[in-house]
Amino acid sequence: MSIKTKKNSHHHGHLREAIIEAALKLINEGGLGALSLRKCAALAGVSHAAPAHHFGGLAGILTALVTIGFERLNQSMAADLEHANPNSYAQLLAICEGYLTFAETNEALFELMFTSSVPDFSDPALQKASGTAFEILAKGCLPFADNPDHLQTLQIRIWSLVHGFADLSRGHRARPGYHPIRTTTFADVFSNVIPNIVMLPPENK
Amino acid sequence: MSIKTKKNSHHHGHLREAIIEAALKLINEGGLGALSLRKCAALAGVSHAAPAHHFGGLAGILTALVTIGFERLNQSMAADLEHANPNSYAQLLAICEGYLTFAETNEALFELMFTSSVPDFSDPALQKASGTAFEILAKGCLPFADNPDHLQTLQIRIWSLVHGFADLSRGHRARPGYHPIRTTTFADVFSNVIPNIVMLPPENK
DNA sequence: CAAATAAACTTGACAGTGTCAAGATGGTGT
DNA sequence: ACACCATCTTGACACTGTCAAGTTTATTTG
Repeated sequence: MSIKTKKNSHHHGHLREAIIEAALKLINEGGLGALSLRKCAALAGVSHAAPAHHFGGLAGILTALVTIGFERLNQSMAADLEHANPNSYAQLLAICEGYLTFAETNEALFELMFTSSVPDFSDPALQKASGTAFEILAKGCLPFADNPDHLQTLQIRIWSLVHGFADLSRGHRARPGYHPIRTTTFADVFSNVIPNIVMLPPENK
Repeated sequence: MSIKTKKNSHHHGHLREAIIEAALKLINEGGLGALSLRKCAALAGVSHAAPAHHFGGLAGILTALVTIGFERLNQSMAADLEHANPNSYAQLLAICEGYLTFAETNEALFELMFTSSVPDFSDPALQKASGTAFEILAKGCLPFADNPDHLQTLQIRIWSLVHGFADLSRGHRARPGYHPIRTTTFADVFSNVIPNIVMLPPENK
């Protein structure tokens, strides 16, 4: 069951993967606060200073975790898109549902991705992964935009909507016994009442 | 310049306020990571263990900070609402602008309010403050809803939209040289293109 | 094949963190 | 004058990330 492959050796072999695995286990079981370099090292069966050699420090591990997070987010969106009806509305909604599924399933990772300022967001691998996420969303928005400017505005609107919904669904910030977000489906939020606002006459400026 | 009022005394007098003041200064200048009990104590001119006596521990201070954050958020929304044109659309938009202004002006506080799981969100004062925030938003949505169900959906839609926009505007998660969110005004996101989505024919289910 | 070099990891130390127990101090009420 | 008690201090503890120096193993080089 041990992650270590070569025993009695100063060379672990797959230490980088083992440490990431340990880090994921820690944050899944105890949240972001349960993550520490030394616990990762202990779980991987190495000395307390070993992780720094591969990741440069705590920030390096967090950067790697965030990158994995975006890759999983992309997989989740792509998976829901795969099973969606072939109309543009259902497909964009499916992408959003994939986003929400990821946020619910990987709470600590989601918090780390969109919250912490410690990871290095200029890291190439991270930029590629997060860029892919943006592209998936952009592609889903494409059928609804009639020009590039509107496309960008639309992307940001949809991204803001689904991200805000996901973020507000976390934690226990609502009043006791009154959790409106938990009891509201995103499909409703996504459609329905919006025309009531948008269709208003401009009135006076 | 010292916050302390009574010198050479074991009784500080306004230690609670002094510690909060120190904590706000720390997170404003150095972000959430710069906050520590001991630095707060040092700034307030007391021993390292003094804060725990008033707040029970670090979580207590964070809870107090989050409460202050919601109070400031409420003030910001109310202020923008005050100066808005007296039509419902402009007023709801103004509330959102107040939300965004707060998020930009109090970055660390915003992060703490909607991110951390350490503060105690069941604290009565905190619940009152966050409840008020929800009510302000609800009141702004009221003119646009034709029944209670739609009102709740609408509230959550608007809250998700503005919160997501605020949260994504933080940090540097976009690609280098490509920060779509920074260059997109919320007013555009708020209105405009949405009918393109909503007005779509249902197609096949 | 042997020696030099580089990489992987260990060991030990350091300053910083939150928390707790025990003690000192000073105001308050009896 | 006395007791009480909240307030704050002091000292200790385990834990954290980081760094420098040493040890071991693999790889490359002559």
